[in-house]
Amino acid sequence: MYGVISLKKIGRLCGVSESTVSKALKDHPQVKAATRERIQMVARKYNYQPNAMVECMQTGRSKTIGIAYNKFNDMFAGQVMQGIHQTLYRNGYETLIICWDLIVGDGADVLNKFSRRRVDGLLLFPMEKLPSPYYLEQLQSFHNPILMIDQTWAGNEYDFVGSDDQAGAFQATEHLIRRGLSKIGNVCYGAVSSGIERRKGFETAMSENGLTVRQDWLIDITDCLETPYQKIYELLRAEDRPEALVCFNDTCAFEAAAAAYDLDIKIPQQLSLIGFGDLDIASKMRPRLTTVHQSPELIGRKAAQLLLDKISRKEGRKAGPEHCVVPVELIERESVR
Amino acid sequence: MYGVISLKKIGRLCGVSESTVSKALKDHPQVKAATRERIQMVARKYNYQPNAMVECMQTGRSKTIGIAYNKFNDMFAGQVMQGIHQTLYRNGYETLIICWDLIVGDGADVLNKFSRRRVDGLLLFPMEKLPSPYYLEQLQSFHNPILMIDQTWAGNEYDFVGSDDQAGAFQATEHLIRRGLSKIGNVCYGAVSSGIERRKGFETAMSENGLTVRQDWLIDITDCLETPYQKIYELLRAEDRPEALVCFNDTCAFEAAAAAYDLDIKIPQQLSLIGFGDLDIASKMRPRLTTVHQSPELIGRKAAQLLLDKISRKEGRKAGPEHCVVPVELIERESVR
DNA sequence: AAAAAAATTTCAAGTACTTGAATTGCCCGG
DNA sequence: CCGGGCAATTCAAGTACTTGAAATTTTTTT
Repeated sequence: MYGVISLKKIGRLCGVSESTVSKALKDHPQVKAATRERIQMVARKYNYQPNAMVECMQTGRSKTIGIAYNKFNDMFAGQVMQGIHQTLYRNGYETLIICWDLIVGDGADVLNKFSRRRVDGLLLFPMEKLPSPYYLEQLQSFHNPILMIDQTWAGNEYDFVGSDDQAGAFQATEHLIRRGLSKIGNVCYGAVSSGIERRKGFETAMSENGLTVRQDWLIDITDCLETPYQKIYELLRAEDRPEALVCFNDTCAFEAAAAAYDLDIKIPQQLSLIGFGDLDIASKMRPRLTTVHQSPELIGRKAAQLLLDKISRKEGRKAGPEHCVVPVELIERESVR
Repeated sequence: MYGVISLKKIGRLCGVSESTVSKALKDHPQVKAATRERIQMVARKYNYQPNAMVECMQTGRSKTIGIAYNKFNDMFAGQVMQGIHQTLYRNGYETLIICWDLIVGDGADVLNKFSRRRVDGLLLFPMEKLPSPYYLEQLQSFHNPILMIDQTWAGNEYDFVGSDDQAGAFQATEHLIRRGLSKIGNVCYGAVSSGIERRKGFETAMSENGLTVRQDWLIDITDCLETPYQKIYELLRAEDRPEALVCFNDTCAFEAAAAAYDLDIKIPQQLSLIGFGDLDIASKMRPRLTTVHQSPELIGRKAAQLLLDKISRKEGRKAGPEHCVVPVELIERESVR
């Protein structure tokens, strides 16, 4: 950076060596008071800021966490991010964010970018496509702590923080059933592990209550072009339509509400709706949305803290993965009969 | 970072000096083919990734842009971010994001953080409070290009990219007036420059059409605790209420719609609503929201491109600021009578 | 005034890498 | 058998900074 002053330049201006400057700025007792004052004055005048790269090279610590993110216009992930940044900022860490959906190559390219910047740890948001074998291999050989946010799978050997998706969807579905509803559809999302878990929760609740899941009342957002609106509209237009929908998230539920409005189907009288997430929109929409409350900021804070703990303990991944499941809670509002 | 291999280590493994390794990895013709193969094989085996910090120290370029952001759960800013990252990613740049609302100290601390990381340029989102004189002074003496996003002011000497806020609010207000509405209120936001501009646009349209602005029909979000819902509710509950509201953004309009619903006021029959932004929510809510369309991704891309141009031209800020005003467009939907 | 002691400053090496210059090793001709 | 010419390799300095050791300057003591 041009114009940023270095110890060498301060030394030249003060007529001393750069090591004297270094010591003077650290209030080292070896430096004469008069010299120290002179040096500190010049440093203040030119607003000296030490080069963070150098510290990284010397300590081997970049004080930077790599975050693989999906896109910035996702409210849930945004709130998780807010929690992450809160904790990292307070611990003097900075972040390097790379968007999954911008990269042209393999996920492995992202890992290499993180390596080149020498990040001290990795927070991985779910990528919305299948990981390549090469990516998984690279992930294995990554030398620093890795933590998965909101995604896990059977035998996952990485640290993980996320919501109890299965329990949430289970509770939501049971809530509908206890209210006497049985014709229940599901808007799910098969491209991410949290979506798969929520679908499992839905199916478990149905079968445990002796209800069969109708395949034609199942919509997977993955199959939708832009938004699930069209598919939901078609589902609700049919004579033989569900009387309740368990939705993958609040945004889906909002789309469903729009489709119902367009078909003149009243909520909750003719259609009950349950969302997932409890984003702002859930309590702001009318009728207010019954939904499963998640704690995205808490997830972010916990994820960051867990990663920082691992980094400071330097234990690598030998100790076995830590899985932190944040509980969810059903919030009853007005969208269920 | 532990386990990340250096040129020195590869050199030791291959029995050559680190400069030979450096040249071999660059396919330098001075290196014997057999040696080159041997070195490249070891480098691949250990997945050698050059240390980005070193390149920064040598070239004086960090290939990093500092971004001062507000919070991650803001849809509009999120889409601008997406545009920024698209352009920066394609040009091989990375970002260092710091949140205004997390910092404990002065805005100047943020600038110093950016300086320490030696960012090549700065993209500044609006901070939602008054900048301190010290911050403005530090900004002046910042040695690299600075670009303001979505905020400008009279005599602004920095580059700027943002929407034509005044024109947008003017159009929105005139649209209401042309539809025969005259009892018009305004939900504004005085803490950011775009809010001030939109309010100006509203007032200009009112006065140019011979209408007086009623101060008791003006709500400033800055004065609201959490959301403007409560204030809007009280405004609409009054006997003598406006028949139309020009809202600072779509989120406000959505809140207004909720308040109207709760008071059994029909939109658009009894209350016309205009938003600003044309976020997803505008076209998804029912009735669909008439709003002023902005192009956040375009703003982001333009901002990043303009900044990169300045960086590569190395011209500093002598040439005078470039102000790029992105046009807006009124989208007529169903929330206006 | 010279030596000893104390105070202050500079040196040097290390972090990772680049690159032109210097050096080494090797084959061949005289 | 030794120097020219060439290929292949290493050296050295520079980027910014830290830190213990060494060197220098200043002060004190005899």
